[in-house]
Amino acid sequence: MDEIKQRKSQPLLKISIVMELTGLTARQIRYYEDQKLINVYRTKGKQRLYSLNQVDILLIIKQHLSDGFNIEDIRAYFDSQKRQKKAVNDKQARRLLFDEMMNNSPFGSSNQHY
DNA sequence: ATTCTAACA
DNA sequence: TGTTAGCA
Repeated sequence: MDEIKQRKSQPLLKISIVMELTGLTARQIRYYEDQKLINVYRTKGKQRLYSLNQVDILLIIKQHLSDGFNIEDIRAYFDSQKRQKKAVNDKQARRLLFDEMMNNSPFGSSNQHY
């Protein structure tokens, strides 16, 4: 994973900041966590810390709810989205393996140091 | 001062 | 979902 994705998924923001960023109440933010829409990092003192990616997710949840969807709908939506990403990753993995077998990997075969 | 859990006039 | 009590 590249540095940018790593940083965007870094748990840094306490709930008060997330409240301002999303316009949601602390009650709502914790409730969506309870409903398994997000899994939140906890410090040793049990304090919640959110990543920038999770702020995005919360904004999406907020929008979908205002669009008339319920918690179950959104959970199913995220699940299917997760499946699709996994399918894409598997497809890319198969292609990478295939390329290597055909001695055609993106790393090239002409400059191998052995 | 801020966050957390649990519970409900 | 709001709100509040009692704790960390």
